Amino acid sequence: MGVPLNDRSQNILEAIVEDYIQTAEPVGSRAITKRHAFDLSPATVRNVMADLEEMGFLISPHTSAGRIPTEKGYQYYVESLLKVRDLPTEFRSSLEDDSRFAGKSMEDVMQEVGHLLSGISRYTGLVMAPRFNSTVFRQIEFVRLSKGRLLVIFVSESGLVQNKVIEPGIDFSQRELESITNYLNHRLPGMTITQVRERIAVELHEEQSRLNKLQKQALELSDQALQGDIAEQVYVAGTSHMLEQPEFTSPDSMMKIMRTLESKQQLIDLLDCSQAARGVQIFIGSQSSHAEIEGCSLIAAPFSGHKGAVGTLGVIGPIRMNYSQVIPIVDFTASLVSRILDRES
Amino acid sequence: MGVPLNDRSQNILEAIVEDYIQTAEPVGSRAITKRHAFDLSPATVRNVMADLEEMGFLISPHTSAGRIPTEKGYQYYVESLLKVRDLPTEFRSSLEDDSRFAGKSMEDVMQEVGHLLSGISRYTGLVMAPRFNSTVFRQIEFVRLSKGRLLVIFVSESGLVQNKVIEPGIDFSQRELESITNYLNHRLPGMTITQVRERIAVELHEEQSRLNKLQKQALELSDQALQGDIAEQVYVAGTSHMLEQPEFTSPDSMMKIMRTLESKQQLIDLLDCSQAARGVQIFIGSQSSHAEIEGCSLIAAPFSGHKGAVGTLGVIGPIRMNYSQVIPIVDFTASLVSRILDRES
DNA sequence: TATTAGCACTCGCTTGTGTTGAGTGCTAAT
DNA sequence: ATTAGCACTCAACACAAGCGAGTGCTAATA
Repeated sequence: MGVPLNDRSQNILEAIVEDYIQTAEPVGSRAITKRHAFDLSPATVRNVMADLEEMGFLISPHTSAGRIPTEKGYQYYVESLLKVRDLPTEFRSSLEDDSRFAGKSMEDVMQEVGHLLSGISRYTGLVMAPRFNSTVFRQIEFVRLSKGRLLVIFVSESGLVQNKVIEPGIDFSQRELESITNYLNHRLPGMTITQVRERIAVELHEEQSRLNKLQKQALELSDQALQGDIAEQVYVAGTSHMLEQPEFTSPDSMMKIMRTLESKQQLIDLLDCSQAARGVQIFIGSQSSHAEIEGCSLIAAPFSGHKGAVGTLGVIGPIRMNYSQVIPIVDFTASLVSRILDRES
Repeated sequence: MGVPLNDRSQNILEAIVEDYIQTAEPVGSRAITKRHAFDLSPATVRNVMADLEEMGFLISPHTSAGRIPTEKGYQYYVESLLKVRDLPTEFRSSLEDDSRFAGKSMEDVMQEVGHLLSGISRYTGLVMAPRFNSTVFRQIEFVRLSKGRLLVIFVSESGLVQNKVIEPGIDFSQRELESITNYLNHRLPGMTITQVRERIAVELHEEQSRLNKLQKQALELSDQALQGDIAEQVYVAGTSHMLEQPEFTSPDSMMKIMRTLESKQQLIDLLDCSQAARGVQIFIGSQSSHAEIEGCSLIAAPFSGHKGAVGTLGVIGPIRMNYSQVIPIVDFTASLVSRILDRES
């Protein structure tokens, strides 16, 4: 990224970013020399700071205040200066405490994970469950609700459960449904939902003749059941932590941020980016693509069982976020959830 | 409630409450005579207002401001003065638009209802799904996840689906599970979950001898599956509307209210009160019992299918809430959801 | 007797004016 | 190359003055 910085400049930039992360106040030359025992006078630091400002790493809110990092400043800090700390053992053990997840459904686990993320990081935790279409089909069940109305329940290999209501033209008896269920559950497991859909389409159109009535009904029913995308599930926890941040004290910004965190769709878009990646990803400020969320950074990581169901989790907070603390939290949590997913299957 | 008010005082109180609901500003004597064509001078109105203040219906924030209603004032207004308006047809038709709920699972319906409530009322919408223990059992399914780990899925008569993970000591085969499922699904439907639990306990202890191995295993498994309370489900929508209210502009109160709305448990406690009641209930300010939520009122109503699954929905907003608008919204929505529940069964 | 006009009074809000102090940039000395 | 010294800037705070909406009281009016 452009001009390389010499050691002294790096140290000072690091000090400024870290001080600002802690205090949320513009940091001045004197403050730096005091807190970090560089053997430099404030005047020297001032000169360096002026350089850093010229290079675009810092900015002064006004003449007589200290300086704060720009987005570029944070980026440089995260890429080159940041020392990722180990996850404190207290958190580690709190996360590894399996009893927390015992007897819980997958949804409840996701929700709990969200709360853990937000509780430990003291920012807002996000968990996006694996997109159902990419999960591996395990089992389907039909429940007859009333004349012509059926409840369909899918279970994925990773233990995720989804259900919807359909109204096929025909009113199946419980007996018929059992046969259909049986047929489908012997034929479909092992494929992803998307694959299942394709397979059904093929069989219905090209192999019509070879099927008996029951088989045809079964396929038609599951075709209908799988139609329409199943909405992504996002779990958000600790939104109020956002309001605790000094950068969001103004009522306006509070409303703005809360509205964004309320819109599941925006969060899905946000998390979708990290879906494909591997490992922890960091989006600083406007880097977070569809930047509805000004002034925020996102630290996200995908998780997945070995059967391939891929979800994303992360922490969202102000740009002035404690990166060195949050990154290991997200990292560890993602691998934790991956382990849980594996265990289920 | 104490001294009855004469017509003129009532009219003026009504005018003050309504003006204040609209403007959120203390209303003065002059403002009243202008907006509502009483044939009175400001001076007369002032006298009446002084009386109303003495009786505890009004209060002045300070000497030279107008007056605002006290909780008692709102209560009197709601009980005696309020004319509940009809639900505007636009909302009515928007709510009755069934396509909105087509193909959705019960959870999705609840969530959608929450959004409707908040969208139409412009306050925060709450929906509490029927307590699972009180719903009527319809079907149970077991899915073998891995060695020793089972996914249990319950479906209630009203179409609600719940699932959890259990680890019985034994590792059942898929075949065994099918038999067990079959046995249970022929014996248990028609009872509430609570009744099912009692029945199982009885059979396991008192009729041990009469059961064969499979039956015993089946009962033990379902006993374990039903152990532990299943958490209430609450859906909250439109929390950011709360921040739009002028009474919550201060950062402190914003944080307070958001924290409360984030805590599902507090909301459950809140909504639980109206569980038993019939029809719309109104809790004004500190009336809302476990009053963690200062300055808020709750309008809630239970809904239920004819099979008895009872949930609660409502709208929460500032005490200065538009009661005449929100009450019919909640009323209508509750009956709408009841209808949907019935349809499912 | 009920109502109203008139008036002095209260008090929060806005506006304007210093004052303070942290922090800067520049220059000259080291 | 570094640093001490110094003039300068500017947000933030505090204080005072003035405004104005609204009140309560009193005396006049229907």
